[in-house]
Amino acid sequence: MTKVRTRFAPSPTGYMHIGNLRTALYAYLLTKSMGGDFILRIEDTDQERYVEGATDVIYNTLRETGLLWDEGPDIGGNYGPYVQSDRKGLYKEYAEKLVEQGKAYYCFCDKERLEKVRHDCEVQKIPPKYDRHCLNLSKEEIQAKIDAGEPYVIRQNMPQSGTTSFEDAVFGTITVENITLDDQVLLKSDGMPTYNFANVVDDHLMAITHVIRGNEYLSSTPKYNLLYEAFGWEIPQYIHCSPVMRDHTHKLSKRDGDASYEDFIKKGYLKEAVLNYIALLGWSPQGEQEKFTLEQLVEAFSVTGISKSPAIFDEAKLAWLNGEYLRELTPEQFYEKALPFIEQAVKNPALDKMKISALLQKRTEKLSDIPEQIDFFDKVPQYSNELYVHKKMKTNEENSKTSLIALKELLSNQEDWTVDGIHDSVMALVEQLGIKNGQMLYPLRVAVSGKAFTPGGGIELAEILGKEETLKRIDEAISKL
RNA sequence: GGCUCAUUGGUCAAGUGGUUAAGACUCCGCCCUCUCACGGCGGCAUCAGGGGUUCGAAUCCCCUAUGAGUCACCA
Repeated sequence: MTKVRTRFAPSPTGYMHIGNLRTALYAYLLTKSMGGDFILRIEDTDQERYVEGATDVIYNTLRETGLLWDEGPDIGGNYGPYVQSDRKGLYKEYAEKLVEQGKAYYCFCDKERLEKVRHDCEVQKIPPKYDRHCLNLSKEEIQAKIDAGEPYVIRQNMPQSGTTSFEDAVFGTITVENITLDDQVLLKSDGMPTYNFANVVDDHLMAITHVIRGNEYLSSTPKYNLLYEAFGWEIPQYIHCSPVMRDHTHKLSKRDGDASYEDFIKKGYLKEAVLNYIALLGWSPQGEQEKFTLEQLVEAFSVTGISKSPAIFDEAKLAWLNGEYLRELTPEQFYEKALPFIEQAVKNPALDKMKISALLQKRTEKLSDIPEQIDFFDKVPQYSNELYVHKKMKTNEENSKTSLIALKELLSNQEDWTVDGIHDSVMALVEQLGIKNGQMLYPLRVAVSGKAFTPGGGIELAEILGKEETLKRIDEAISKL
């Protein structure tokens, strides 16, 4: 049995779209689940779109997420080079082979003529198709034009009758009428192949066994099969994936500003969560497990779980999953990730950020939510005394004031400024006064934070703020009431 | 417009002729609790519509609707 080989073949746009990353993930999972190799190939045949540093984005994202490739531009392999522009010379040879067989032909039509042809089609309301104007040029005519230095392309000569079918692992058998196929350009006038040609040549030369890609290629796949057949090459297994959507009618796109892997990391999502979530978008495992490490995904993955219909990206679920990952971190690990976000809101160096971090861990879904939760540590925000009115706590402005006055008295004599120490003293006071816990603790929270809900309870906040600051805040609160 | 494809709750989805149509997220309620969150328990809500085939259809067939992809010297 031949070794399974899949490839991820992005074009360097400087940006890792979440849908692209999912395709890479599936390709990786498929091949690793069958003990195969994962190949990275850069498709840069459109030099007009070349972006400096774009390949680094691809390398970094793949490396960060653990989708390590076995062969690629940077590490080489037995089937290189792995950058299409470095393979330029080789496509022409194959295109010419096709011309010899009559499966392709030279075309000298310029842009103006092609536009006119297209325009005419539109007017007649028929699907735009090249009119095969150059199909029957004689050898002499062709040679004369080439000698004269006329630019040319090589087009695929599509059969004009019959049908072409192919098998897709997720969509099943798809059949099209050959007559609907356009004579697509294989080799551009600059000598570069089109994607349509390069992907076939390269997939064959690189011994790719399974082609995983977006389903925007579904409708051109018959053309690729015709190419494979013309060359007598073995056709790979096709696995086309439906797109990741923003909503029912729109794909998740760059313009939405949150379609790239980078965007999500910036927002404070963990790479494990992003990867785990996108794995589940359009694929479902056998059992009921939803949380997977990359290794577990490799174990669980199967193409039969890939769904045909487009999936809408649901950030709420990503956030939930991210929260799950955050909660299972050790306090130290969480602290390390949370610190930059804590520091956005807390500048006071006297405050113990590790303690703040501990309060946040169970209350954070994405790290970027942190600053807003703790914006009261440096300075109590403006708040209305109505905050003291809490039905369930049975508090109002009056009894809150009474509680705070008693609390002030108590805490100014408090020696042991630890959560336990404060807790014991306060509880003793509560008992002595014969009130509910909440009637003492809720006013404390408000006085100390200016908020109705906070990460941690009033006592925990007081401990972090320190005795002096706590008393100061209680004082201010009393005078406000 | 032609061609290709898709359609199970708000979202991701299981399901392949006989099920009370899983599960997760969201939302709501209760419990826990000094708030919020976590955790626990419970709840709302789905087979796009219409025809067939069949004893029986979410599952098979046809039509309709809606949506997507494609129709470049982009990938």
